Amino acid sequence: MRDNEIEAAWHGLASCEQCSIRDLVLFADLKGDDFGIIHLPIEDLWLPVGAALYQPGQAAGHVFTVREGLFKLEQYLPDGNHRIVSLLGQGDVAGLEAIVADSYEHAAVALAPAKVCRIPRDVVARLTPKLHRQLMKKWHEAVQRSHECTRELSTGSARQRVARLFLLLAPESARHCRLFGRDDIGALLGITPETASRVVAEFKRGGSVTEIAPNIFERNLGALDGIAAEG
Amino acid sequence: MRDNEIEAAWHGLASCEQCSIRDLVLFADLKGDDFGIIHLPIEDLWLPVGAALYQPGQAAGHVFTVREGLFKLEQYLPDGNHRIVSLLGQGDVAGLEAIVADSYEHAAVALAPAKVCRIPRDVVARLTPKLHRQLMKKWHEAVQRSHECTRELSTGSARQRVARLFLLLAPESARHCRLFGRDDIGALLGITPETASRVVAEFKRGGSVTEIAPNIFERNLGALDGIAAEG
DNA sequence: CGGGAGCTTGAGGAGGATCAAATCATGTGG
DNA sequence: CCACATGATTTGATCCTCCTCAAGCTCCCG
Repeated sequence: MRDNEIEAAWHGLASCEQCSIRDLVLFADLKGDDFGIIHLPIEDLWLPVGAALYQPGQAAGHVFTVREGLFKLEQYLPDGNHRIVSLLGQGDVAGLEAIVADSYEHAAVALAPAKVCRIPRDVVARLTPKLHRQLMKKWHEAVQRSHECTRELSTGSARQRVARLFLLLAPESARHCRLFGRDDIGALLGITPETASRVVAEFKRGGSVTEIAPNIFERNLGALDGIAAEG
Repeated sequence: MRDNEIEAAWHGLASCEQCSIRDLVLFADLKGDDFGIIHLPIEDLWLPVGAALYQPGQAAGHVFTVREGLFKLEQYLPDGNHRIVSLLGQGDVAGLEAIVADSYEHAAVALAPAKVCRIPRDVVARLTPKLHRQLMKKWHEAVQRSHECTRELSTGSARQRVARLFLLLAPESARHCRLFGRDDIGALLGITPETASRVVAEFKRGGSVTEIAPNIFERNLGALDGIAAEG
């Protein structure tokens, strides 16, 4: 988590026009010749688990579109502890603050192997009028996600929080989902790693989830829903 | 909290050009003749404690600039409970989602007597290019506030959370600050009203705060800082 | 004066934190 | 290929915080 930003592997220059998830991302509204305006390189990177997109305080020169994987946004507390304040997944934008501020406000670290597009802030600035609608949508999503984290993941008993986390980790339709380290679960739910471990173990024993590979789980949605809502 | 949106008193039509806090708000960048574009009325309202600006699901026709007072944004949980996910104060904008969505996502309720400007979404839409920079700033602030709520108010012991709440309630320079009902403190900090009451009482006894009038407190910033950061 | 809402306080118990030890997984060097 | 070191996860035992339920209190308003 310290010096592994170097670990980001350069994959190539992105060709946004052919992007497979373009309707999900910032450039959804752009037309053919709008891409001519982009003369700074947009890079296509992939990152292993634990690699950081940026650190708090670092000069904010880029925004990042998440194409695949999962990121945590974490912030530090006066007492030295830290807390995960949001999760970002496919289609989300990390580092939006680059548009209005000079430095990043979180550490953005990959929780699952990830692919991202790195877009210079100047490209966004140049395209501003064309991107307006999408930018609004992305900001809106950022706020929604953050509220979701407080509402679902910082409220209720540890059992409820873990259950809701399992439900948020992947869409209902997904066959299985990947969980992350117990420390991260703790920092996200506001509980200790030990409690996180105990609750996950209890869910396994009770059949609410099944571990089909290390940290890959099949979910019993009915059971989890029940736990998430229990009085 | 139920049907008291009616309680909002109409104060008059706003004259944004002479607004005393214009540099804080959405229209900060507008020039003299830009105001000609606004032909829908911008209303100036004040609301008593407990009055709602809007309810979740309600058609989102306006955004609101908070000129004075304090609002809570609350959302409802699957189990029927609710949780305050953010606070809004002077200069903040409530109901930003009106720009990109059709209905509001929270209940916005006054926690202190409040003055707001009610701006039709069409006015914002019409002024879009001029407002772009301010809109970005406001969205950014919304995200920051929300992250602040998880980081400061949903992390650590009840003592720490209450101490941090006192510190957030007003700038350091403020002589005193107004606290709100114990139920709201609970819903904001993720603790029970009883615990909230007990901790506030303990702070009073210990001299960390002094109640100079019902729910008006003078703060001992040093003591509160210490509690907020205790290991 | 009586009622109600919100706040305070108390006693008891449950849930989660803490500290410590055991187990498991991974990677390294012999 | 095995022995060992390292780090994460699991589990256990104990303690403390906070929740729960219940009663008393204060203040406001009819």
